[in-house]
Amino acid sequence: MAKPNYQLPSTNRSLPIALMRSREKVMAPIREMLKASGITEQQWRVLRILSEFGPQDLTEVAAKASLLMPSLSRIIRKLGEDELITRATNSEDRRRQTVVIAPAGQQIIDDNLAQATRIAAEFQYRLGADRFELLLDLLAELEHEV
Amino acid sequence: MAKPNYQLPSTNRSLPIALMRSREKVMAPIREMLKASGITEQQWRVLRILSEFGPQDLTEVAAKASLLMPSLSRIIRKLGEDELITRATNSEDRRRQTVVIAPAGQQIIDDNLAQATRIAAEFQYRLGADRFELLLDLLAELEHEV
DNA sequence: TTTATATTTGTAACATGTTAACTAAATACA
DNA sequence: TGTATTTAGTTAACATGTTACAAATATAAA
Repeated sequence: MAKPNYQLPSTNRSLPIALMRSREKVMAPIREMLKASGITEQQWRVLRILSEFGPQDLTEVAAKASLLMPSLSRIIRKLGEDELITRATNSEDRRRQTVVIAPAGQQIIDDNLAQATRIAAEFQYRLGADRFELLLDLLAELEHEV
Repeated sequence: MAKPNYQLPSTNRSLPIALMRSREKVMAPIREMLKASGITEQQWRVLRILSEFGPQDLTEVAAKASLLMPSLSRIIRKLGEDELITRATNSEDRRRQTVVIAPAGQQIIDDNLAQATRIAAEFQYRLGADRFELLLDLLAELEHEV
């Protein structure tokens, strides 16, 4: 085996791995909570967006949820089968599918809202409000185009 | 549809979504680079760890790469088929599989090292060294057990 | 030594991430 | 009008994420 002669940051100090680990840590309790409702993290994200922003097209949901269209397409199909959402073809532009959260979907949001808020607050508390905002700002900076 | 009455942070200011978006932004150029070598982001991560830390068991690789064993199992099988690694049953504990990077795997590391380093440095430069370290520290804090 | 338990790894099943190709509908434009 | 381009969404194919379970081996206990 060739002798390693690295200049890359060690995986212990690698930004992408740190981002992945943190996300896992933050989402694990959410996933645990959602087990009882029988939905996944991504399905929860889609329902939250529909609940927060109201009926909208798939493309808008995809942008807000940071999901690619093929993923969203499958998720929407599943949510429709489970009757957590309803969908209808936009009458003005028949390419568009307008998605609406259904009562059963809103119920899942309502059931989990308090605990989800507690979980989110826990991480905010852990860093402190200022450092938490700072973290969000730094992450936002990473997303800027060069 | 029920009227939303949210206390959860808007998805625009949600930590898990920010983490996901940042990771995507950081990894996109790496994935683009790796296309030429025909390997994925995760396969690259495994090869890097084998190159940096030398031969080791699957469990150690999984921990360092933040991969679950079922994922790693498939990745190792694929890397073996492509002859980028070799594996052998540990003679002292025959449950363990010791994995070693093969010359073709090390070649991929060598081929991409310079550009991967440039890409990593680009994000560090964008934030500035101090804020970059601060970001890594904040992320590390998130990972702490409560 | 035999049994019970823990550890390491693998497999199965389902959901999502990613890229490419495709269909249908709307729009631009010659 | 007719054609080309763009846009919205779907489908396909492959890789990974996640949970549950099974198999093989090692270790501890009886």
